[in-house]
Amino acid sequence: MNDAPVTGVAGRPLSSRGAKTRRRLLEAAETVFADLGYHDASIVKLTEAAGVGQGTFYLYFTSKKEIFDELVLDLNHRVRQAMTEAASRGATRAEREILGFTAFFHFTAEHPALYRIIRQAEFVSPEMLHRHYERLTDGYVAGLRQAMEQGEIASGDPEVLAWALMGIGELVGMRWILWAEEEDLPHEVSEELAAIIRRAIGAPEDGR
Amino acid sequence: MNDAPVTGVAGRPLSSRGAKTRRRLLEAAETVFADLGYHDASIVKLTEAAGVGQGTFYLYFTSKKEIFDELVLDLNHRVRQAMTEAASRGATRAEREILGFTAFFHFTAEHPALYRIIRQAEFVSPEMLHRHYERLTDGYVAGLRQAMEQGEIASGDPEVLAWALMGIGELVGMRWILWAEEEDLPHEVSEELAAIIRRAIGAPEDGR
Amino acid sequence: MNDAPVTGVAGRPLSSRGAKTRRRLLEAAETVFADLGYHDASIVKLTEAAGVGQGTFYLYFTSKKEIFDELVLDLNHRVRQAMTEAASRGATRAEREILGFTAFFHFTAEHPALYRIIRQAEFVSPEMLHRHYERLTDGYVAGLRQAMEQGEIASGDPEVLAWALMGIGELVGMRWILWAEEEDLPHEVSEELAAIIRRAIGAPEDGR
Amino acid sequence: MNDAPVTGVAGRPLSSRGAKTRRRLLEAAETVFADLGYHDASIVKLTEAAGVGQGTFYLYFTSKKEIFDELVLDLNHRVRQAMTEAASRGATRAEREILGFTAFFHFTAEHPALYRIIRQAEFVSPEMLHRHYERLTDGYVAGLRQAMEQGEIASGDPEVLAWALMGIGELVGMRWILWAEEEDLPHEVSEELAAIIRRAIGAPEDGR
DNA sequence: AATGAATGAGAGTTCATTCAT
DNA sequence: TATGAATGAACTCTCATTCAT
Repeated sequence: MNDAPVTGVAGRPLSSRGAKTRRRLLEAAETVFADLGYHDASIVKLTEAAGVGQGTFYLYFTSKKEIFDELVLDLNHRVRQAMTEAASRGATRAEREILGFTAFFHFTAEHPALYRIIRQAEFVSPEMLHRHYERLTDGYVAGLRQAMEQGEIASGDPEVLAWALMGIGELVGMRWILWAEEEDLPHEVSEELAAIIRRAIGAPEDGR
Repeated sequence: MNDAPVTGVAGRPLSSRGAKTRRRLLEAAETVFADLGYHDASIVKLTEAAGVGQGTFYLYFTSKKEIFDELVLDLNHRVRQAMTEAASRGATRAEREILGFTAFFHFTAEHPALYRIIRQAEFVSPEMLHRHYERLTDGYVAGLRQAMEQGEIASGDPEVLAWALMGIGELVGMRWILWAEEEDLPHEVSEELAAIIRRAIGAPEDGR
Repeated sequence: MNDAPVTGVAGRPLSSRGAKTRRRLLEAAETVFADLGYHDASIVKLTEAAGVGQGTFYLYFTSKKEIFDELVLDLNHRVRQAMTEAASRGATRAEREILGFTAFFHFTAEHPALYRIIRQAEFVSPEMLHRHYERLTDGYVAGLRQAMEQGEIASGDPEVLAWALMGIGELVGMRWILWAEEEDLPHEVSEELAAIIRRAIGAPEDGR
Repeated sequence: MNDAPVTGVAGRPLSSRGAKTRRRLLEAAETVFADLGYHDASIVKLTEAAGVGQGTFYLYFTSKKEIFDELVLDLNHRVRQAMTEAASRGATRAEREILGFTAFFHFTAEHPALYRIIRQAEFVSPEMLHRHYERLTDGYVAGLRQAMEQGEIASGDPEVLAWALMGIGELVGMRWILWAEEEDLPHEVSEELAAIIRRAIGAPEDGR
């Protein structure tokens, strides 16, 4: 799930049994936080969903907020991985952006928790929200800057462009995936969106 | 604040003193919800901020959620008004979009509550969240469709474009206004953004 | 309703308009207390039922408990009056008891509030509960003692007998009038009951 | 206390420690409800009397009303048991009735809560009130019917007789036990009452 | 005489967290 | 490692009562 070395509270190293329990809690948290929201997701519900006792929770996390933070980190890690992987299959830089974008939608369709958790983070854990968005833009920025330098896309401040792209992804995904409860973006929307993005970044029309 | 006829609970009409108290509660709610978030904003804190007794709250709102909904409605009303007003000063349709956009940033800079409240609505009041975004896009869609028909911007599905624009506004605003606590978008960002949007909608470069 | 001189708070004498308002409050109280119970009957509900403003209540009663007490007194007065009146039409003493008893059922059928209010008085106003039962038994005791002295009924302690009779009236009335929501005791029950009472007091079978 | 299998909320089975806590709460409830009345008996007072924390209450009962209902059931169970047991020692049926009756007074003298709780149930929990009285009469009715069939007491509708007897027990007990705070019915009252009841049911004078 | 806006104490209930087992 | 009983602070909401109009 996450390749950082996981530990129990107070940095206590984990037995394999312990690691499994921790992972079950984190998986349960993804579902429960996404379905109920942070505040309505009580520790009891969390532990029930994970099939462990209440007290067990505090063997792996020091607080409710901690597991939330962990979850944000985890989802962030996974979505970026999915995006980089997809992007790596693109020939041109502009194409890579589109592929990364598409991967983002695929991911959020499979993990609606990403949206729902991020949108709560504003008040639950602002510092994690910042980290999440920053890490996400950092990935974009690097790619965009190179593309600009190579003249593949319109030149400008890559950071502003990165945030603009992220915004598009967030709201279009929310509208057509989360609300419509679709498995993925409808084909026409996807096409339309690709055109918009290509224009926004200033890539040639056929640069797919 | 809102031109709908306001009433107390059970549709009871309001005396002028009552109307004033109600307005004070609503104003306090804007600040308190924005600063603390829905869940940490207790009724006690709300009423303290408004300078009234706890019980007074329930003379005007039936529940904590009700005042939240009211606030969403109210902010939605005001931001749309600000946008339409600004847009009406534009000569071409493309220019109007840009002006509306700029007004959006001005408004959110003055009312950070808009962002902060909307981003909580996902779990607090999903139905109000939908209404908010739909009303906002409806405004965009109408303008964009006309601009498309007149050939002023690239043709396509105006709804997708509208959501894309809203997403850009939301995330760029969050990054440069909310986080930076600036009074408005920095000039360079604003310039950069205008360029991106002009490209995204397919307006001529000088079509300002 | 009650022939004691009625006053507002602090013994202030009442104008005819005031007396009318007071009476409307007392009438509303009978219904509201009986339907909702003392604790769920708020002053707002009381005044709404009476068609007056909230504040008006405190012009006539110093507290919620006071109007309750007043109501107990009033009902007690009326039920005793109904019983004495009916009893006065009996030829023998034993017959009078039966007639008084019957009147009691008639009254409670028309004023279910009597039961419902009395049964709450235990905790709301124990002192009024005592007064109510004592006044009621006093009436019985006097009649029973005379009947005993004249050898019309079995001799014994009239007080015990009086309480026994009241108990019968209370529970039989509760069962067949209040719960069944009948207008009066069903005929068979009434017959059966008369037989039981005649035996209990030791009156001759045909001593109707 | 009650031989039904007791559980925590949601039917969760109870550990022995849990069962003990639950019992302590029920015992505290008997005292507190009887002394203060349902409405003045707050959860805080209840749990303080039981020597547990507030939150603990909700581990065993879902609401204040639930523990009240449980208590009514429990007291009903115990009073009926005490009555049947006592009655079983009687030789004739009429004698059994008298013995059951006496047991009833003994019980209420030791558990004044029975009266005080029952008399509140009218508004707190009407359904439990009905159950209580019905179960109590059912016991009487069976015994009375048999006695009638065997010609030991006057024949008639056993149900009406049962309610009449219950009424006598309730009010006489209230008057001489609850109000006088005696340990039991004074001897003279007891004698007098036995005579009244024997007459009421139509048993031979010497049928003791 | 009549009003109803305002109040705050106190109600029932929830839940993150602790700890003895 | 795992458990779940226990806790109490904090929550939302109600209502008898006051008082300026």
